Amino acid sequence: MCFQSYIVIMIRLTSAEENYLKAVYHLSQEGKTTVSTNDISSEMKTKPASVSDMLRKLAEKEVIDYRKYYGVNVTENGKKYALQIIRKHRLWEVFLVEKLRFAWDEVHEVAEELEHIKSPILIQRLDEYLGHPKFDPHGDPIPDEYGDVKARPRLPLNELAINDGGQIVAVKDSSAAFLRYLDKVGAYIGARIKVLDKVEFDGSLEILVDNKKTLFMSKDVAANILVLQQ
Amino acid sequence: MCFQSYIVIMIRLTSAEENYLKAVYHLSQEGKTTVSTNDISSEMKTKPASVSDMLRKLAEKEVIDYRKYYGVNVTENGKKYALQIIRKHRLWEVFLVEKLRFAWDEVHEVAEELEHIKSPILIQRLDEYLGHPKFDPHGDPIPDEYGDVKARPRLPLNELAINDGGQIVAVKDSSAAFLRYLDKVGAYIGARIKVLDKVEFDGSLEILVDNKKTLFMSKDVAANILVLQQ
DNA sequence: ATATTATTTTAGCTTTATCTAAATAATATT
DNA sequence: AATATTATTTAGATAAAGCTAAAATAATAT
Ligand SMILES: [Mn+2]
Ligand SMILES: [Mn+2]
Ligand SMILES: [Mn+2]
Ligand SMILES: [Mn+2]
Repeated sequence: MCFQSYIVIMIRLTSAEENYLKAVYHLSQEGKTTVSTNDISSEMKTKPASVSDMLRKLAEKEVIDYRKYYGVNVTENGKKYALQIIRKHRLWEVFLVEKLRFAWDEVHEVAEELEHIKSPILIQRLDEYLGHPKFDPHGDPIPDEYGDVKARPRLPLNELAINDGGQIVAVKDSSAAFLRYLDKVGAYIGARIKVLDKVEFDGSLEILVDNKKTLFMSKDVAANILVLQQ
Repeated sequence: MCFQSYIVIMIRLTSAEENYLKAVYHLSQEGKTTVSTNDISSEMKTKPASVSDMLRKLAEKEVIDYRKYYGVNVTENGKKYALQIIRKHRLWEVFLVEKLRFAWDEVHEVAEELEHIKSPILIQRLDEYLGHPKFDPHGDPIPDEYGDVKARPRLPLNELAINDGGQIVAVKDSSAAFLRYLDKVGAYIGARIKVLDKVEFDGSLEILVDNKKTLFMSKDVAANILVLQQ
């Protein structure tokens, strides 16, 4: 006899609530556990007043803990819910790139809409159809149906020392502008790189890509490229 | 030198407005050109008061002609817009059945959400990916990007005479209940059929399917099966 | 021609998600 | 410690999409 475990999330959020929860979750992953109203406001491009309103609703639905004036924390339920939205977002991104030949800089906005389609069977079948991918086109890990994430250790490229090498596994910034820049210079997920030189003065780097091409980049660019050191 | 023609629809409707427009368009295709508030109300499962409100908005955006108390007509712009939503709905249905192994009775609700995703490139690529299908899983024609529809002549099965034959090309009712019933008895799009007998009393029929199986069905069922007579 | 019924619209209310402006709490500076 | 600044919340508005109840209009039946 075999007991199967199910994730039952009885909470039902609107698309707007889902977007806010995702933002809070992402902000909470960047170091500090408690997220401020203003942080959320700039992330969501809405006014702080709107954020306060929304936080009340999210606290009501128990996906965040909210202490007025002191910021918010995502609850366990909230984390599970957020990870399911992230799962859907990233699976759709894979679909768009792998099946519909979208470029990696074209998928974010569309996935931002697709992630809100409510159909458990849809996402399960999509996952199957895509062959259970573990990473999205930007190298971000895709949580499984239970919310478990296989994280790869990764490091901003600017933190490598001269002669350190590795492989590009993700980008921190997924904006179209940045991704198109990477396309242009020939940096891509999976590329093998080695730091040839680092300029003391401004932190810019000289990088060898795939043992073929050398490439100069500013510290700011390098900080948004994540590598698996080898 | 070559001039390309574009369809430029500058109108932007909300999802709710799109759903109403589609309903008005579908009702206007069923015979009478002018559609009443009550018809729309029962189609949309909303109250007539809500319909009146919405009609004002749709008239404002010039997708319908609206004479208070006398019903509505879809404008040329409205037809083009409606056909684009229908195109998206049916392409997504094909995707769900062909690629994600959905049953034909499981696709409608999800497509009802997917059809509102706004991305011209998405739908163009999806169409390409699916091989420019001409019909959806229920046999309904898929309008092309200009709104042109390749209509097949089709006839309700109950209107065939004894010994008439043909091929099932579509269903009029796409409800899960009806489709599952057809699955059970083995009627499917593409099946070759022949009318073996018609009962005078209640209009029920005896049908030969694929020269193999005989099948009895009520007039009501037959009226919802559309055939291409041969 | 008028009265009755059915249909449709209007008026006014609710919820969600946004905003601006005003109030208040927390933090920083003298 | 008092005051100034910044962050956050509250109050009050608006727009979308629905509702109910009441009023208006059209269709029909007498
Ligand atoms: Mn989103
Ligand atoms: Mn991504
Ligand atoms: Mn819809
Ligand atoms: Mn269909």
